[in-house]
Amino acid sequence: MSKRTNSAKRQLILDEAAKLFKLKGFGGTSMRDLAAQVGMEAASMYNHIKSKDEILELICFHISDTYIRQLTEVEHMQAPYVEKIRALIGRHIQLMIEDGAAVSVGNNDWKYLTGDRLEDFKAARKRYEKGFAALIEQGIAAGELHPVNVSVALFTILSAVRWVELWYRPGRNVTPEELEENIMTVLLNGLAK
Amino acid sequence: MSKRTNSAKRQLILDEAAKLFKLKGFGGTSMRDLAAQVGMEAASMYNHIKSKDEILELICFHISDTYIRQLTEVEHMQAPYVEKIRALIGRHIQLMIEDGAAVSVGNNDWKYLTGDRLEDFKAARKRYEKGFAALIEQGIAAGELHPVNVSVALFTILSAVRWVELWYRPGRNVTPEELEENIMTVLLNGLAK
DNA sequence: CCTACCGATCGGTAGG
DNA sequence: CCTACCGATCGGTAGG
Repeated sequence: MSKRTNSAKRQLILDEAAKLFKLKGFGGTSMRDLAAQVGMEAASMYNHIKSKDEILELICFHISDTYIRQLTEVEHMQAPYVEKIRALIGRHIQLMIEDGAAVSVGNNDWKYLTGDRLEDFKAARKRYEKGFAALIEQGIAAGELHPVNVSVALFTILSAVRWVELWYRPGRNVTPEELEENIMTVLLNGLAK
Repeated sequence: MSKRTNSAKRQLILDEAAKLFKLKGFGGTSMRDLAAQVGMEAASMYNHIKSKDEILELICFHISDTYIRQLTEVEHMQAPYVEKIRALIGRHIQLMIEDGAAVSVGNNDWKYLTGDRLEDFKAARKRYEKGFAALIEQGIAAGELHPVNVSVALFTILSAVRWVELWYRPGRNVTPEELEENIMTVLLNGLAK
């Protein structure tokens, strides 16, 4: 039971850290800020985590692992490329709605990772981008998509979806389904008639 | 001539600051880092600027002023709404290509503004968003655009375009024209055929 | 989990 | 534009 209590506190620290990093950035968040949020002294947190850097690593790799898993799932689907792309964008949006603070850290604060961990994170992102780009490329080759520059289309889509993490709150009068549907319309069918 | 020299140094400080803020964030950039980049001691910079906060303000409002000017230009154009939207997106992309570091600060570090200046900046952003939203709304009413949720479409477009500032370098084998054309295709015509 | 504290670094000022 | 320095705050440790 002590084990369970400890890991629950650890998780609390990670959750609160993600929220603060999103709000004030990694550099702008002090261990004293975080400790106050969690409800203990700064020194006490070191019984649950090794360092401020470790907190950042745990949040970032939780997110990159999830993205890679989503990509692998979609790669194994049997469906037209448009549907695979739709499914991947959908999972992407879903994760932002469910875990927006951590996604924000993975989008903005990953650059404060150091050494091997920084390289590992960049490699994971590259793997995701390559996999996504391959879906677009194959979709064009199959005649399902407009023949656009693949890199430009890829980054336009990945970027387009990022505002959700900044904007979405349960209080908005847009349901997650409406949100997803409207984003898909703009990206896949275009805004113009 | 002393006036010209001083203001040139001041501009150099602002330019280097924008680059460093983009790279390491406002909180992660020290006045000593910046001084080293500019080629003087930290204390000496205070002959050209009042404070670290003032540097942030000057960069942020330079960008928000430019955005507002672009919006006003487009609002006065005589053209179909699709073309107005196309023109506004184009100006947006252009600014990122020309002044990517400052745009990055306006996108990411504005939240470190304080007091009235923070409120002013938020108001400018709101004004821009409202103006852009109005173009989409009128475009839908005129039957030129798909009847999407206006807020969702607006943020999808503004967000979609943001990766340019992170990704574009003169070395890429994509010309600014190609870049603009491909982004417009995805956003206005959609990726799917 | 806390008190007490370390050396390092921060933004900024005094004085020249 | 520099040297010298201020008080405040940083991430983290010792010891209990």
